[in-house]
Amino acid sequence: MTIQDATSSIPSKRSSSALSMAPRKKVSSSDPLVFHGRHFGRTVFALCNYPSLLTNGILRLEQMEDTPLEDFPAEEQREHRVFEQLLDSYPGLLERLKGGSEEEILHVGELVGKGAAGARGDDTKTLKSAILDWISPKGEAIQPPLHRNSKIDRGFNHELTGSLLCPAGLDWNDPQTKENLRSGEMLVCGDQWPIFLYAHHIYDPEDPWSSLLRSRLLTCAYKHVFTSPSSVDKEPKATRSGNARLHGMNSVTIASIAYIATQVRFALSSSSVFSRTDTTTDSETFYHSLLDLLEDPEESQEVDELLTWWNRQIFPASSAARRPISANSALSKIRQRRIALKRAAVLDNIHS
DNA sequence: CTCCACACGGGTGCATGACT
DNA sequence: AGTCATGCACCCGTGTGGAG
Repeated sequence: MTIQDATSSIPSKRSSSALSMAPRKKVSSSDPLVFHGRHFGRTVFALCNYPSLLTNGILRLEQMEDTPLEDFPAEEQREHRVFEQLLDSYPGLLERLKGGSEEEILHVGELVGKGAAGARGDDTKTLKSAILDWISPKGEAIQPPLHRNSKIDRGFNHELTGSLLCPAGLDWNDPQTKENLRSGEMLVCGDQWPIFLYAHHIYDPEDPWSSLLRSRLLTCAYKHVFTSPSSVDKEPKATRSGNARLHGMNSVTIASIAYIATQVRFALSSSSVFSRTDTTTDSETFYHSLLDLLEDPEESQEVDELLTWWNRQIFPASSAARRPISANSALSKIRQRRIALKRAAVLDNIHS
């Protein structure tokens, strides 16, 4: 399915409403860019300010005439790769930015950002309740009970969510550790990964890759978001298309795994508001720390194996014939070349 | 105070399988 | 073939709390 196919099916029920004489362009929800932003946030990059991503991206293209991308700070390099992926994933976007004013660039960023934020909010909302079904002991109720619509008792306040959120390498069963985590005396940062990331919640310090990002909790949440809520624990009752199909997605992405892990971590926590800048939940650091590992070229073999494993879990029908795209593959070379050509086109425009 | 980002309840229309 | 029921993604309005 192409982008055009996907976006042409967006309901246009509100397209005729309220495009009034606002001084600034209205961020219309029915714009295909919002729809695209939903998927882009879930699968490529979730936590960023899209208007500045675009302005910085255009600006950086100009700077890159003198300074190669490798000389920029790591954070900017990542932002730029996201920028290029956005250009690459939406036909016509480059031309739109080329021909657009500064305000138009900001407007495009707002549309994409609105989609990404909307999808994220919808996901946190539905996962908040659904996650309790996945962490309950088989056939039993959670003791003491956890509320579906309140998170106040979650996090380290509860035995079950506490044990799942306990950083790998620490022993939740140690009373002193437990007390320190509960009281907040021991502060958990985003780069201290919780044990729920590991299959069967077992971390092996001798082989840290062995079960990382292979837990059932993660695959449940992934299916809930990407295939459909009903596909999690039973044969999916074939109904309306799920997100993956709606967006023509037939393999997992690195960022989508990090996104789901971040959502699960937040759902288990006691925080009621998802905020990038919130230092206690530290979701942004967590998300970035996962991306740091998964995008590291030195880890590409393990990451390829991980993606193969994930594709078998999520897309069993189509994963047999597919090999993961490694960092050095021919396809990636082709992409790099295409991006270079686009960059040249943008520079042309800036200078003309 | 305003502004902003977010949570949350609830509504809408679409796609699909089941049924007549 | 037509109709119905249901699961689903998406969207809106409103309330809230934090930052400036």
